[in-house]
Amino acid sequence: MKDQIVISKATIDRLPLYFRTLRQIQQEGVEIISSEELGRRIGVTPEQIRKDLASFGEFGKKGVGYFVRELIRNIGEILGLHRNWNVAIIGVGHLGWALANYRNFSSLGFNLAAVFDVDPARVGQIVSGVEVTHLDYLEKICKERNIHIGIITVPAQFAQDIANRLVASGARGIWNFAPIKINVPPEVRLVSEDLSVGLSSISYYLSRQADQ
Amino acid sequence: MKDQIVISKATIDRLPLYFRTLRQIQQEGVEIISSEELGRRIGVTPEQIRKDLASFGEFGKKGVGYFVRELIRNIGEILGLHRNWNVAIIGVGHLGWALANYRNFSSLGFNLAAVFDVDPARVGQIVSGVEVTHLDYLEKICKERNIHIGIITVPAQFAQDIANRLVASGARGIWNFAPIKINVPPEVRLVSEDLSVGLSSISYYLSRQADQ
DNA sequence: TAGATTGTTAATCGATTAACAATC
DNA sequence: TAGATTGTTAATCGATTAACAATC
Repeated sequence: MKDQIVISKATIDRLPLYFRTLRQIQQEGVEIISSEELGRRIGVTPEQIRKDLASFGEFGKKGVGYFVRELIRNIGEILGLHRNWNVAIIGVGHLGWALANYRNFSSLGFNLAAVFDVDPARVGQIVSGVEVTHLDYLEKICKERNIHIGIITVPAQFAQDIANRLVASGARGIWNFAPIKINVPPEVRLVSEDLSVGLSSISYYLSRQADQ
Repeated sequence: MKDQIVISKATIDRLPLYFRTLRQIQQEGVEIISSEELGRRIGVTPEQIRKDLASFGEFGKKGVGYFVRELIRNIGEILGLHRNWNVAIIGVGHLGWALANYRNFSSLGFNLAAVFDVDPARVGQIVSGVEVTHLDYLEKICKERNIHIGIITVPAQFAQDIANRLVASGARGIWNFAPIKINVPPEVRLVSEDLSVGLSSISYYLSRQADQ
């Protein structure tokens, strides 16, 4: 990795897209790909791809392109996907259940290691191979199973408390789906997903069209 | 609305956040709020909020702040949430099922009007009050029920075909959860949600921390 | 060698932040 | 009136696009 270069957040967010598409391309038996062709597949300009990748090193061969297998390995390592992060899901409602069963996560190298809920009807059930534990044991289980990342899918009013407890139990990353702002210490990485944004923005643009 | 001002995509994406938070604030009985206080609640600078809102009109009162009820109505209208969009979900896997049952959407004014799947075991079942129809009838049902927006939660390899069929049946917006790039005509609004981005970016930053 | 394609620097574009006049 | 807070303009920052030298 280079020293002085500042890597933009936008670049980091495109890497998973590159990674996913390159794996599809590899499945198709392609061994070498140009930024031009990759860009076409992803819907990003070739310049963007070259610039993004160049901020981490020289992965391509001039006049040739990128070796697919090699580039997948490199991007995977940049993203830290080889580290086998242990993940916990808190809240087995519809969304928590869907995320627990989302195949893409395991294929990216994330390991579902714990699932929590307060509902006695859910505790003890098996979700995607993991037994649901009562929320009361969150601290104990998270420490025992060395949970790195917590996925919060509880109602908004409980989200902050869960985040606090996760952090206190050693979690260093939080992926929040509760529709509320939560606060964590600066050393903890927080990503909040807001599912109402996508649909609302579609509504916005459709309204404009209709006005014309 | 003003004439010359170009509204940034980033602004549009923050509006749902403002809307949601203002409704929470209204619930708490607050009638007037300053950009300062609203910013603190949302985690955005007051200048950002003022600038975002000002691109649509003068909603505040100098020296006073914003009237919560009025601002909610205004943002709702900007986002077109009063238009009662008819929404269809295609693919009742874990994620489709979760989205169908996501309460926030109906509270935003979206009306789940159709649900499709290919699995005979699912066809005929009731999901969030709507009977699952076989995918074969997509065109017929979408036209009959005047579907404005299609939510795609089918496996990647089927996503493009579903998008084509939705567009041909009159859908003007597509919300895609399949992990693949899909193409639609320019007049159709497409938003793609990529759930692997959030988790991967957490992984990236945790890896960096660990390296230090 | 000639053609192709990367990596990198410079130019442009867009979004955020700062500052402050207007005004409630 | 004095204090508070908006709306708006200017300055800064960050990200994308364009251009091209380097080199396989």
